[in-house]
Amino acid sequence: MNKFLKEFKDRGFFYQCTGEENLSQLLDKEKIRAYIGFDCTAESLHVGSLLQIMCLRLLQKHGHQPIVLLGGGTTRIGDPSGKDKTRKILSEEEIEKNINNIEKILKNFLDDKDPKTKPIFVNNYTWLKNLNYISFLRDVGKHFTINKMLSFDSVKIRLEREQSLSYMEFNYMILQAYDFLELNKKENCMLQIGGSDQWGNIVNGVDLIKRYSNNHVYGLTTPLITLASGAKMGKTESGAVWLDKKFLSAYDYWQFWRNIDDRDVLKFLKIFTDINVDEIEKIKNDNINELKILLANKATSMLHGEDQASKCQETAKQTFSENSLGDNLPTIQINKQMLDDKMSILDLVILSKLESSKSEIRRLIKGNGIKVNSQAISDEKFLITEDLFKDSLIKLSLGKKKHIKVELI
RNA sequence: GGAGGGGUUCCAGAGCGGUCAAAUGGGGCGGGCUGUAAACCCGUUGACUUCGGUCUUCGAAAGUUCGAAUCUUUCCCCCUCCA
Repeated sequence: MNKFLKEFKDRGFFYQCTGEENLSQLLDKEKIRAYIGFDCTAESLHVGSLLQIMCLRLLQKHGHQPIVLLGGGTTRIGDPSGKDKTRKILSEEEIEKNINNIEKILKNFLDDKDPKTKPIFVNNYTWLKNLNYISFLRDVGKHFTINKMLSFDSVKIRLEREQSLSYMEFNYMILQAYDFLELNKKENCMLQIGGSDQWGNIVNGVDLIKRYSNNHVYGLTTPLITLASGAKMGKTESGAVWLDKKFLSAYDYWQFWRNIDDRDVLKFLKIFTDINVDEIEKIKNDNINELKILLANKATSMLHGEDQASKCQETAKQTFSENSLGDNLPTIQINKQMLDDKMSILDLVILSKLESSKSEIRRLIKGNGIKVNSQAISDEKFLITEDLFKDSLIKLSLGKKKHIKVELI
């Protein structure tokens, strides 16, 4: 089997593939271009997209060139796959803003030194916006039968539930297929990779290209990654795990990986780090907490840099093992005037944004969930005074895991 | 178009004139145990509070009543069956 494909499978990226034998041979024979499309409905990507990003990196590692399609055109339509409702339609400006930001995020993960594997960023709006309806129907539309389109899950589910599916959304799969055709023509793109929910859309593209130009191209899908708890990757109760400093600090990102379920650690080392698979085999019986730290370090390095990752580790060590304060802990500043105006623990927690409801803070205090300098606070009227500060700092904790520094200026 | 059933707090789902900020389960949060894990156990789960209470919530609006999630009217939405 081709080395790229083998590693793709060994790492647990593989779900389904069209013409696997032929794809393997093609990849052996030449370096190809492959594309992955990213949804631009949100301003940032979160860890739910990380597997796709790792696919791009793996392509680069094996000398193939990734094409990143930012769906400026298709985002204007909305993919009905996996959705049981029509999504809200975003404005042009929002989409533009999202695309720019997502491109920036992706660049953190991808190497652009080597011209042979440097990622190519494309926006499908550039070709979709100029489509002529009549000629599009004649050239592309004729290759699609309604009979078949109705059989796709994304459509079937909507129809079965008698939920409305607009004609606009119904066309999404044709547009995605057309994207692939366009990339095949213009960039000689031979492969589309996507999540398992994209299978139908991908196969459509493969078919369209075969009918339209008799080229053989391929599709490859990745499984849906879930946490051992059953939850989807990416969203937690306290918010999405963003791949963006603006929305989630390096420290919190590091903590996300550090707090992964035991059962997920090896799987995630394979998927979300570059550590060689046989290397992982060797260390798999190491202390589980060391492995989690390794995972957190590697994952954080990739996005925020090694320097930040080791700072996060150090901060975690100081915070959790040494009961002191680490550099990378989130910090809020208060001034002396605020203390003079009698700042209660309630006010401080609100100010820290650790919790926004006073009732909830009161409950937490009753349950020993709020600590100042590692001392549980038992009185909600507790006042913050100057003598609590050591070197102008106090440590404020909510529960066992959320800690911040409060600095007196 | 006709006949029924229904919309309840994050979710599922009870309540069907006062004792309802609303049972129960799930999820979340906090505590305990541990390893910043899982499992398990305990507590908690609308907001504000001078801890006496106060305010806002049961699809929307209006009404009956001392009092409504519960009754009436109109409207909106969903489901099932028959055309």
